Amino acid sequence: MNRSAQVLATKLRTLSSLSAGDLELIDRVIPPASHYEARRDLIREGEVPQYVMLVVQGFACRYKTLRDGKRHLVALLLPGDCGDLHAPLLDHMDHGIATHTACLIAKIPREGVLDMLESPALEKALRRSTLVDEAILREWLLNIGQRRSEERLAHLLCELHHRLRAIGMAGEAGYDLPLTQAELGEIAGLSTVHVNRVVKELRRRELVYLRRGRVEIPDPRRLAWLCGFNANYLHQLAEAGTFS
Amino acid sequence: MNRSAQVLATKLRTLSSLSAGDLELIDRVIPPASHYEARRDLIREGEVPQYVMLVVQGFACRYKTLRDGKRHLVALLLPGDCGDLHAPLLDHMDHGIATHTACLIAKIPREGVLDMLESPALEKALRRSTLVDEAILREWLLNIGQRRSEERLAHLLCELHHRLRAIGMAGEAGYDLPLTQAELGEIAGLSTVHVNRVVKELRRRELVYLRRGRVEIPDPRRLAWLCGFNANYLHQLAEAGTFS
DNA sequence: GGAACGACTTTACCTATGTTAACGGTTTGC
DNA sequence: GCAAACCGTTAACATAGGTAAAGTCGTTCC
Repeated sequence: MNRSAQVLATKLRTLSSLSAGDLELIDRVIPPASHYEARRDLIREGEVPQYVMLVVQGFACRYKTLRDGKRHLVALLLPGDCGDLHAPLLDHMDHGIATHTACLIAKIPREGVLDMLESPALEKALRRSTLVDEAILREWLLNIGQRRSEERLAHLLCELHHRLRAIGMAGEAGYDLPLTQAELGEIAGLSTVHVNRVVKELRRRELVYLRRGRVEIPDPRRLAWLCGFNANYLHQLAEAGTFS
Repeated sequence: MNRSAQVLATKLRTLSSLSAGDLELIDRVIPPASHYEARRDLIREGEVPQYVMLVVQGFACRYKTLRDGKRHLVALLLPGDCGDLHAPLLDHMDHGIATHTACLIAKIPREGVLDMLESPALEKALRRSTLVDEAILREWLLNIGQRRSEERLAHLLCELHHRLRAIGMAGEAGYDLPLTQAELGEIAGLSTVHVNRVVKELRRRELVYLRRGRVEIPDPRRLAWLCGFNANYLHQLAEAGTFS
């Protein structure tokens, strides 16, 4: 099974169980990935989407830009995540997608997507995946709209912990996070300086140690409690390696 | 054609053109609506979705609640809007849906949705509709994350103007908006007091007159300019009665 | 017609967060 | 091996927006 297919399969398995046939189908349909450097646009706002992008390795993001150049990340795409299945239905993108770190990206042609949707189990997994993407958007909206900076960052770190654990990219108490503090700010709607203040405070309270692309969370449940994190909205299957 | 079907057809026509056959199909599939009073839960967080809700009349909303009771509206459902097509794929709701004003709501059974998805034109319209819902979520995230209170409210009012115009519920320069200032705050992530400050300022600058459930916008383009509003993300068909 | 209620207003005060600017440490490129 | 760039850190200061409380106005209900 090629690498791209494997990554997608891992992700989809966190949402629905797949048969051997499904795996073969994925393998047949997913093209090999190509390499992109960090901070490259994969598609810009206003352009016409042709493929469904699948992140095979690295972190990518969806972003929107304001007139004054301020940018806001509206989604993080982790390995196994992909763009909207039906994006090609729209005439133009209302946001951009860019790599964050260096990435491997597979471009799935529209027919490939349609083939996968033929399998009931795959259809279920793919549709659940888009529902979860939407649920994450809602949670981010709540996060920015109602929580104060400390809970806000904590919540984001909890979410990433869960999502990365589900795909085997995080341990019990930490994970690699290739995001600068400025970038965390672009997600959380905070200035770099303030992100730094919060990170410092979280460290002082021994809740999170964040440094050089690595996050350590000595007591995940304590952190989750602090920010009211509840993983329900990720709709992960119970087996998918989450801690309760 | 029954009322519920008509409202849905109006909405879907803003996204894709429909044939006579499509209209008949809608008419056959959409059940009559029932009446709900204002501020009633249609479905609560944690419950299992059974139907796809269609708002026929009135305003409804999606909301999420925090431990401390603070609520945040994560979507406004206007007449013709409906819940996620595939929501029944999820085990439980990660947010609630409630009426805002008194509403007429039609509950579309799952098979009805599947029937509609059989028609290519309807499928296109319905899928575009869910893509637009997601696009609105992203725009709201940007709105709250990056814009200051004045632009933020202005942007929200512009969006509602466009959405309501598309379904024939707004004129060139105004519309009825049955939301209190407190509720606008729950959408924009602002306190009631601050919403009031902003409303006052917008009035002083002759940009928006907001009073008793009615919004008057003397110069929509000036308002749109102020807050950088660009309707692209609504992906409305050109004919759908939007002002340029 | 008066009481009760809800929405809207305003004031005074407080604080979370933004802004600007500067400095030190690491990594990267030549 | 040095310079440049980038990132993280901190300080001083500015301000947008939150909170609490009270008053006004219009509507609804008896």
